[in-house]
Amino acid sequence: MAEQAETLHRTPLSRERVLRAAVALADEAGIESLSMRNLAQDLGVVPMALYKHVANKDELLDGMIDVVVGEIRAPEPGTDWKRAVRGRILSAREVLQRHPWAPLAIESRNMATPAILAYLDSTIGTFRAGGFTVDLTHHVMHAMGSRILGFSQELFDADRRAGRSGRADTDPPTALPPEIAARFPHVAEIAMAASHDDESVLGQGCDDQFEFEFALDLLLDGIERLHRHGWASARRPG
Amino acid sequence: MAEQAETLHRTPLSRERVLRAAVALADEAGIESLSMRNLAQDLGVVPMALYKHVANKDELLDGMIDVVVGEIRAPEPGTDWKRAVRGRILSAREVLQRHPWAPLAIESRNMATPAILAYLDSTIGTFRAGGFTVDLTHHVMHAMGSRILGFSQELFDADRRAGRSGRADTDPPTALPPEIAARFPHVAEIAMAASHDDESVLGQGCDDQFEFEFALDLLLDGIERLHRHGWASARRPG
DNA sequence: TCCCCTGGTGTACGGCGTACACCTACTACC
DNA sequence: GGTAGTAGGTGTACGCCGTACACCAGGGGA
Repeated sequence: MAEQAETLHRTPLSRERVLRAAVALADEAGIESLSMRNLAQDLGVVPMALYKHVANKDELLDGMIDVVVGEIRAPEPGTDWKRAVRGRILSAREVLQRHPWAPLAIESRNMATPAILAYLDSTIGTFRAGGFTVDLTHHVMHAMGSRILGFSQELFDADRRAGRSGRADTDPPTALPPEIAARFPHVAEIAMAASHDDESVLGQGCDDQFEFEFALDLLLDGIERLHRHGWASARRPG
Repeated sequence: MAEQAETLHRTPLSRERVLRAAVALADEAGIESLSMRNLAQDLGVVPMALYKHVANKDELLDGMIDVVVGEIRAPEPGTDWKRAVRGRILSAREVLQRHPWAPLAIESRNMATPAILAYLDSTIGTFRAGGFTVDLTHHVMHAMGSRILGFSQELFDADRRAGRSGRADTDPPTALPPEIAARFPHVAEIAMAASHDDESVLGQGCDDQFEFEFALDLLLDGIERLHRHGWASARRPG
C-alpha cells in the first residue's frame, strides 16, 4: 500500500507549488527556518529536486516576494488619487501582515522583480492620472519609500523582526526595566504614556495601525499641499 | 626572529578591537563576507578566539551597530527643534553612508541596543524641549521611522542593497531595457525624466541626497504644522 | 524500437556558527 | 620562590547550509 501510495505519484512539483509552499513555510515557521532542505521535506521531495524549478535560493526569495505582492488588491477605479493611493497602501499593509517575513526579504533583495515593478507602475499611474507632474510624482514615490508597499520599518516594533513565526503573543505591558528607564528618561516617558491607558488615547502599548495611518496621512497631506500649490522642483537655496 | 615576532605578542584582542575590525571588514568587503572565520583571520587569530570577547555573531552585529550609531554627531544645543532634528538626521545619514551595510543590519536586529536607545532618547528630548506633547512626540517618532536614523529604505536604489562593497561604480544612465519600458510605461516615464538632464532639474539619475531631504522636509513641515495647531490625538472618525 | 528529455535522486564539497576540551602565560597570594 | 587560579588563545569536531554533478526512471515522439 505504501507502494501504491508511491505509485500514484503525488502531484508533481512546479514552480508555482514550490513558491506557495515556501511562502507557507515562512509564514508558519519564520523566514529563518526556510531552508532548501526544510522546504524540500515539506514537499516530500529531496532538496535538489527544487533546483529543477528555481535557479537558487535567491531566485526562490524573489518568487516568494512576487507571490506576496501579487496579493495586493488593486484600487477601485474612479476614485481620486489620494483615496486610491491610501486604500491601496492599506491593502498592501494587510497583505504584509499576513507575511511578516516579507518586509525584510523585500528590503534585502534586488527589488526589480516583475510584480514589484507592476505595482509601482500602477501606483505611479494613479498619481499621474491625478494630475501630478512627472517630477513631483518621482519625488513623491521616493518620499513614500517602503511605506508604499505597506510597511514603514519602524525602529520600535520588536515584533515581526527577523520574521518571527506567525502570531507571537502580542507582548503585554512589559514595562521596561527600571535601570533602562533611568538611563533613557524620555524613552521611558513615552513608553509609560503608551502603556498606561489612563487618559491617553492609546490603549495597550502602541497601536501599530494608528501609527501607520498617522504617518501615511502626514505624508499624503503634505503631498496634497505641494500638488495644490503647483510645486515644481527647484533646489532649495542653501 | 619569527620567534621574536611571536614573542612580542601582537596587541591583544579586546571587544573594542574586535568590533572595529568587524566594522572595517563589513565596510570594505560587504556584510555578506563578514564571517567569524574571516574576521578572525583579519585579526590574525583563530575563529574561536573571538568568542572570548563577543558572545556570538548576533551580539557582534549589535556591537557593530552601536559603534556606527556612536559616530552620529550630537546636535549643537540652543537651536530650535526643527533645525536640531534636521541636522542630526542628516548627520546620521552621512554616517550610514560610510557604512552601507548598517541599515539592513539595523533593521534585521532587535533594536534595543544601548547606543540606539540613547540616540532615540536624545532625539525625543529635542522634541519635548521644543514644546511637543508626549503624545505627539510619540507619533512623530513612529512617523519618522527609520529615517530618524538617517536611512529611508527606498524601494528604488539598487545600490547599497545587501551591503555592497564600498564605492561601487555609481551606475551611469543605464536606460532600462526596452521590453521593461514597454511593460511599465509609468516607471519608464520617470526613469526617462530622471536620466535626461534636459530641463529636468535632476542631474544624472536620482539625486539621493535631494530625495532624502525632500521626504524629510515633507515630514518635518507636516509635523511643524501639527505642532503649531496644537494637534492632539483623537482617533480619526471612520 | 530507440532515443531523448523532463524531473526526481544521491553523493559530496566547502563554508558557516559554535560547543567543548585544552593549553599557556600571567597575576595574586602565602 | 612556589603554587593556584584565571583570562585568553587554540584545535577539533558537529550539524547545518547552499548547491555542483553524475545518475536514473519513465514517458512521448520518430
